[in-house]
Amino acid sequence: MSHSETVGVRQAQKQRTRQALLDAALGLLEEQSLSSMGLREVTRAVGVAPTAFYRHFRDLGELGVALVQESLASLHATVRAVLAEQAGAEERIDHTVAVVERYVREHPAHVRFIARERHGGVRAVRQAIAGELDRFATEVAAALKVQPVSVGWSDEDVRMLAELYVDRLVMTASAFLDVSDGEGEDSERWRAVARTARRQLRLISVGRRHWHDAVS
Amino acid sequence: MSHSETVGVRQAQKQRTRQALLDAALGLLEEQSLSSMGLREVTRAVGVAPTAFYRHFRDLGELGVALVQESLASLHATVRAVLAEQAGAEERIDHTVAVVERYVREHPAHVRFIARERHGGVRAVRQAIAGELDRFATEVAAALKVQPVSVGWSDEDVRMLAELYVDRLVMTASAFLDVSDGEGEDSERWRAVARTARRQLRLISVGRRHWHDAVS
DNA sequence: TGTACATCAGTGAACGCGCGTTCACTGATGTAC
DNA sequence: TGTACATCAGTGAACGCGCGTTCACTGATGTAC
Repeated sequence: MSHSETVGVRQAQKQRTRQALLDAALGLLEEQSLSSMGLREVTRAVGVAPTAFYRHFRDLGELGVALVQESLASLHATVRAVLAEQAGAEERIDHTVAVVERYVREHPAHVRFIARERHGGVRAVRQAIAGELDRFATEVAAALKVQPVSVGWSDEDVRMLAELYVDRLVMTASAFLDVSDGEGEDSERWRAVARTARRQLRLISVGRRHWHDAVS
Repeated sequence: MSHSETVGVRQAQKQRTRQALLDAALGLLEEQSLSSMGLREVTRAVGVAPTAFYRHFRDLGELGVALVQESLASLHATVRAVLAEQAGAEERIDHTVAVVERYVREHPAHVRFIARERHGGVRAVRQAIAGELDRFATEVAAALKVQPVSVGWSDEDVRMLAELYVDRLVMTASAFLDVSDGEGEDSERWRAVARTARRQLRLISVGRRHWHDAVS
């Protein structure tokens, strides 16, 4: 049975080791930055020989780039769903903040990794994150453009607005993270961050609706 | 002549060495992050023995905290001056962006350091930066509060707005930086960043003026 | 002003340690017939 | 199904290297009288 329906025991095991390296690295990166993490630290955490690392990645930068994909893929998909909704501005804002909130709760290490390495010491990783956020902004821009409020907006201004929103989402995620590792279960501060995030998005939304009154 | 008018040769020399360590570290941090930089790297760059480091700082984290003060002090002062201006919204936005622009041109390494270590791997430095930005937001909030547009605004909402502005300034500085080390003299892209920054601040300003139409 | 003693910024040798990378290897999985 | 050979993920020893930190030191600066 050498069908290609099963990937093969060997390849499956290789994937498992690769994923173990990614998971271990993500864990270690909660406490340090990519450029200070050691290759041997990662392999030690997984329980393989240091040299096994080279069967999967050329160096830690390459592993970092893989983590960028993993980190942003799921958030990307979820936010896209919210963008596609036919809903009022208020409702869309509430959903967006709720989605970000859930994402931070479920994937705190991924969020921390992105926040930390977005301006971190490894060029390849910075570029990968910038690329992803750029694609993200492009999608947001496309979604904003088809909304009735955007009639009369230049592409440049829609793009400007999209970047404003994307930056806000990243800052909001980062604010949730700060709260979550500040104290254990301070749901008071957590809800305050959500409230502030909603108001900030709302203020931007108000600015958007009255943009042409002001500019023209 | 043991007047206290002169600091003393010994103390003056100590200050000079300390500053040399800070300068060398800031230079090295253009290419890497604080947690991956070595103590010996810094002393080597200055031209002193590794052990001399301990006469000035307990460890690299303490040096990092000193760099935070140095990095934010001048920007802080300049932006404060803009905030104090009695001017129209448009004019204040233009000045603010111009000030940030100049700051990035004159102190690129300081800006990079703050952007990188804001979410970096050294807790003490993260906290120092968060503390400074918090004080910054408090000042911005105070300045916003006395403006006529803020009549009827709760303190919480003024604070929310202030944080929105401060985050914007940091993101703008970071965007200027990305352009400046992307290419050598691409003044086209540089001006595009300034344009986008002004428009984003303007949009927030519009939102602010119409906030109460929308919320109440 | 001169002398005797105290301070302390910077030195240089020494330490043990973990790092990234190389290399030839092993043995289970895969493939051809 | 069985056999003979190829592939290749993971191994383990070995390497040279730069790291952070300790310690007793030196010699210029500071201070007391």
